[in-house]
Amino acid sequence: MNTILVVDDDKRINELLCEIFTMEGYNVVSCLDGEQAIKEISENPGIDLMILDIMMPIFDGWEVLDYVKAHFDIKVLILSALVDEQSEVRGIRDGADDYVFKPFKRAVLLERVRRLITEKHNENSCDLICDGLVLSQSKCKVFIDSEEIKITIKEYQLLLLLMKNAPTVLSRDNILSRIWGLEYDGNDRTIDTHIKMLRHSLGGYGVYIRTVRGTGYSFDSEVDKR
Amino acid sequence: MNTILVVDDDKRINELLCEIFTMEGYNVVSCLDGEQAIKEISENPGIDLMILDIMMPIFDGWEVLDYVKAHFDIKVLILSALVDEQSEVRGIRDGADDYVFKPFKRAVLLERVRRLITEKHNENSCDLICDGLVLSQSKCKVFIDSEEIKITIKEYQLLLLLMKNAPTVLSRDNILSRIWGLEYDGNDRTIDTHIKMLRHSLGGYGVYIRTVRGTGYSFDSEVDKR
DNA sequence: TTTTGCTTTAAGATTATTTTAAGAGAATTT
DNA sequence: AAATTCTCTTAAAATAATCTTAAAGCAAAA
Repeated sequence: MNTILVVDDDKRINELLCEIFTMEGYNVVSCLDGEQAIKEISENPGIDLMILDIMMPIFDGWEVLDYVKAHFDIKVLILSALVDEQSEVRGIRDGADDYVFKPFKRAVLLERVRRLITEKHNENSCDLICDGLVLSQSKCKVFIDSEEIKITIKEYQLLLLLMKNAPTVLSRDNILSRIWGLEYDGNDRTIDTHIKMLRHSLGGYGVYIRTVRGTGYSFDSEVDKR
Repeated sequence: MNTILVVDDDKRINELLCEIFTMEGYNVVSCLDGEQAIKEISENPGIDLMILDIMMPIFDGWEVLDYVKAHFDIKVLILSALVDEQSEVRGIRDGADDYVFKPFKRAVLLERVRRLITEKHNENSCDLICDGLVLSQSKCKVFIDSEEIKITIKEYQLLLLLMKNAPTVLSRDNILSRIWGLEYDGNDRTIDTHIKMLRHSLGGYGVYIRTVRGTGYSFDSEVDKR
């Protein structure tokens, strides 16, 4: 079942939202502030989508959005009273997946949520393809020119993360928290080793894993062949 | 004879439905709420199809749908007053096999039901074949090169689940809930033991059961021969 | 040239899976 | 109803795969 996290400091709206989604058959978790929200997400890996208010105490919605998008694979729908185009633009630019103004219509909200959930499911089951390189999420396999290649789970996760975010450069911190988890306190350099192994596994496609000195790594098919 | 379970809290509609299907020659069982429905299904293995209302007390239709689809091989036709596309889409996505709006036309409903019943019979009578390995659903038997092999029920269920979903990788959680049921709170590792036995039973075909370390298992005939 | 950061290597540590075995429980036979 | 057989579950030991660390070698930037 799909799980939605409702984050709003207004108790009445919070409850209303919970009721709406529960009635619609979603699994609902709720928080009254951003701090709690991040804690909840860190501890509950089942959350698919977050309904996020912007004006909140402690952390405001923007901060939560940033953090969540940098660390988790969760859809974020901003639900805000800020009726100005600027904020909406900012929301989308900063990684929100959708933006709905308060007061909202039940049907509209449900429809947008439904769309995002469907989107997420599709994203998580589709293949990622780049030239002769294919990563199949459902099979948990990687193919090069239709030939399966042997790859470990960490290499697979790394490649998946980099391909999903291509061509964005991801910092080691970012990679670490998304694959190893927030509580992991090991060595940065572990990533390097896995990158090295991944490049090796990818053979000729190894060059698609780009190093950005001082910053991190990215998946980049427009390799500079010089 | 085909058995239909009618689930609707409106007594008049419930009775009407029962009458329609009985007259048409189906075996009919009825329930007035979701809780009863799940109880009925758990105790009566002969049910082929469920006609399910969405708005009901105790468990609503969505919950019943989720539960039933995760645990039983039963076709579900949602019969709902919610005349909105949203719900229909959701119903189908969440595993319902068909969706009919109230008020319904007798002929339409019967036709849809007939189609689903036929579909079910086809699905459950077909053999799953992979090279010399044949799983016959109608016979509840597995053959290797036309020779029946001895296999326990759990091994059979495991093989069936994996073959039906091949080559998708299924997590232990997923396997557990689909074969053992959601309320089962035993050990993850039980699966491993059954996998081991299954591989043994399958002899040379044992290698078709793929382990995806840290993730789960899949049925994969394109074994990596390296 | 010096510094900084990345790559490579290899060995040790860790983790997940497989295997084994034994006991509980269910089903079947006597 | 008792005995027997079969299957499932659990636990623990063995094995295998993978991850992590650390150190040395390189390459790019300052």
